[in-house]
Amino acid sequence: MDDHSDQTRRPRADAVRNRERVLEAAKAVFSAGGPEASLEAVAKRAGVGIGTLYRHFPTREDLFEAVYRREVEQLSEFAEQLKSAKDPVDALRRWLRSGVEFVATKKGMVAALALAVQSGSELHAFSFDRLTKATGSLLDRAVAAGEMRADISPEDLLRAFFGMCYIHDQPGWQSTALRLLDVFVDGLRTQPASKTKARATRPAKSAAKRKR
Amino acid sequence: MDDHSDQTRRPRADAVRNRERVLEAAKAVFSAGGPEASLEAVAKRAGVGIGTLYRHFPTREDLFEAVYRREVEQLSEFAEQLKSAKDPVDALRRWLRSGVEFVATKKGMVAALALAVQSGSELHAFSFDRLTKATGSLLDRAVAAGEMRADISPEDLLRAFFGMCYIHDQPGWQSTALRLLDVFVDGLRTQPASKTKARATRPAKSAAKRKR
DNA sequence: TTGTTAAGCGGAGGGTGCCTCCGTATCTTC
DNA sequence: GAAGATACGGAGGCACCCTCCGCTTAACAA
Repeated sequence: MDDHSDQTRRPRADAVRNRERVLEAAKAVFSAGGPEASLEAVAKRAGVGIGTLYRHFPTREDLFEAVYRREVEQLSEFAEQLKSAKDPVDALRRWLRSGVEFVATKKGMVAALALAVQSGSELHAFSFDRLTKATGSLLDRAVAAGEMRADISPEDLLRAFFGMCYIHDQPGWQSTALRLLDVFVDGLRTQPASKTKARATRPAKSAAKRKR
Repeated sequence: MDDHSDQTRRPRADAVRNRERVLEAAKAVFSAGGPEASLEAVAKRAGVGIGTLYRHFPTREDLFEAVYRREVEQLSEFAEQLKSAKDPVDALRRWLRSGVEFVATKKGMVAALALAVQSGSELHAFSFDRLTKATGSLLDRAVAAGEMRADISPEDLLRAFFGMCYIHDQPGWQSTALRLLDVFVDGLRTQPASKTKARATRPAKSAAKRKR
């Protein structure tokens, strides 16, 4: 019934399922334990044998890359969803905020990504491209609506985003990053402020106390 | 003869020597093989037992940190030497260039540093502080001589430096970084250019073509 | 010098994780 | 239902991690 024109068999159902399970487990394990986490732990968590894991992902990097790709993809899809939101500025803001959360929950993975970015060029190119497009589509919408200045490229925005997430140590980094992003988004607006919607977090009044 | 007032013994000569050897070996091994390199390989190269290595540096991080500290220190000392050079602008330029070389030869270590910087705060603070001071002293001299603008902080300069070295993939990155640095130093000058000395690499004539 | 002793040395060995290999189990197709 | 392709699991060999302890050696005292 389900034709598969070329003479390749349909992939086995259990293989597909196991691959999925491994990815899911790897995401959890890497997030918690960083890139050094034991692959045997991944297999165990996925409920498959270590051999199965290795068949699907011959090297640690393969597995890692697959997990990473999917994460980036999901983040991009979220941007897609946000495009149907009413307020384009708010949509962009929420997209950036979700990015912070992404970085926050993937603590371990982020360190690994730093490595991946250094070495693997193709993967880096792919993800950067993908995220740039996602950011760009939201940014463009806000610009088209006349709500944001037009002289900032998606790349700039992304770089700014990464820069603001580059604190990664202090306990409060997350709220700091969110605040900085809010400020930044405010700075991108053409209209002074507070026209569309009040922000969730008030600008910290202790901001003047910054270390230097 | 050699008094050591408090009741601690003088450290044993062989301990000192071995510690030194391990550091030397670790520098080589880490540089070549990255942060994952086998500690047993380090011990072997140092010509000591694995136990000796672990006594001196109980964890991989301890060893790594020691190596890193020393490298930073050496780089700083080089800055110190450069302070006695005649041309302050040229001195700064050479310091930055040596930084590129540092990054280039320590390929493996650099990736490791990225990790170290993420996690260890004290080490990061130390090295950043140290490098900032070194950069600052050279920068100040050039500013005092009236050869450079005064509104750039050492931190800014360092950040710019790291940014330019952040390419790390393309085969030609090193020469690119050097060129960018030259341009940057030119930009820092108060006098148009070519007054003190011709640069080794000519400023790329396509510089006007910048993306934005 | 020589003796005493704290400090240092090396590497065996137990533990963990990596990855390969192959007999067995299961799915797809006919 | 049978045949054949495909996937599964985990034992096993290997490398590395790190600890532990008996032996060695340098520092100090006499």
